[in-house]
Amino acid sequence: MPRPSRRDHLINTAITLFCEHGYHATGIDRLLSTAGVSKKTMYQHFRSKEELIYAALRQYDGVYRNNFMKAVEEAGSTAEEKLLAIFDIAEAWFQENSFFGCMFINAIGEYSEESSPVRDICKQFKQQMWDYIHNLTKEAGATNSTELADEICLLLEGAIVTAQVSQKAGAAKTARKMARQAINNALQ
Amino acid sequence: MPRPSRRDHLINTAITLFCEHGYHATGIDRLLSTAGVSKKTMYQHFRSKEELIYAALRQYDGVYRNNFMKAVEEAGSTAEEKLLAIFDIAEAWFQENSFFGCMFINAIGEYSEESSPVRDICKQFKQQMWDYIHNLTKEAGATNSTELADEICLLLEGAIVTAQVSQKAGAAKTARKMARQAINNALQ
DNA sequence: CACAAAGGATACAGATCTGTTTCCTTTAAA
DNA sequence: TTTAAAGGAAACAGATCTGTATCCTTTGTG
Repeated sequence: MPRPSRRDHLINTAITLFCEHGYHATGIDRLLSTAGVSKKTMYQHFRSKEELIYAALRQYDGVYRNNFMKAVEEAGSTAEEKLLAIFDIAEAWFQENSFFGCMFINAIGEYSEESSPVRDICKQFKQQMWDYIHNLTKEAGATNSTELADEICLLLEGAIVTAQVSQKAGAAKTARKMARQAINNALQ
Repeated sequence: MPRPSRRDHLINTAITLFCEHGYHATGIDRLLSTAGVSKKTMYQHFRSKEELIYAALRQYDGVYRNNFMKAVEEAGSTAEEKLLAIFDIAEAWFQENSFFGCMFINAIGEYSEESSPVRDICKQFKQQMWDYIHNLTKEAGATNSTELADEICLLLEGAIVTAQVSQKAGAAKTARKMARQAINNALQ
């Protein structure tokens, strides 16, 4: 395992700080001293802080979604089980010390302009999560697979925000129970 | 109708700008020029920007919740109808041009520190919304009124975020359908 | 009118932010 | 060992931010 490139290391540090403190509140100096990388090096890899934000969001998109899907695949054998496992995996995520909600939801809160690339990156991420879940609902044989995918995605968003803001330990379980019901309705 | 005090006018302007652009990204100068109020006056009413943020969140808490409850009460006669009306009112909210998600969710994204007063204000708001909804689920005669309140709240959060980030027009309807189901289950 | 309070406009101080540049050290390859 | 590339440390420039102070205008009241 070679140690990550400075570029990746910067992106990983950025993800951590952006998640915990937000985007505007995370200054370049703080980020660099945390990463142990000099300004010169950073600006060789990224044109600006904005570019670093985009890179962090895209990196998180790829890695997070990949890990999430892998965990889901391992947690269930049938599509139906996998759909429910989503909420078990979410529950474990919520319990991490480093849980500060969804990086993309938080990003939209700071960059709502329709013209901002942030909006597209976030929307794309959610769309790809939806596509993955939609594949599962199709595989499960749901009568209306797009509707069920909408429902599962909405429940997941609700659980994330409830765990983040209200800090309710049972948020994932609440969502899971409703997902169970929604799946039953769609499979009957 | 007397015109609002400068203090209220400042708070209202702050709410608008914080919602649209976020908290760190909204500078005092921009806020003051938007409100048409001088710096001197602002710092007579608020010790710091932080204090203005707290005041804006608290004001939004009071007014928004009040308007929301009033709209719900008017939209339905029975508790069951009122619970469903929540999502109709949400749908109208999502369609406003000035919809940028939930002010409190966005605030937590920028102020996650456990020690920040922002966290308490946001948590309190969500708690009071839950209390209101819980009263409705009790009134509706739900077998497990707290569980149903958890579910309705989670669906509402999910709808808000889905409308904000994924910009899906049907988010409120998706949540409403699941709320219908959850209510039926709790009333049987 | 006279006068006091309130507020606007603006300059200012000090901190912080992004991004550039300079100088020196480390490192790796020839 | 020599040399070239890469990176760290830090100074620096310019912009922007919060918060204070100054000066002048408006406004309402006796």
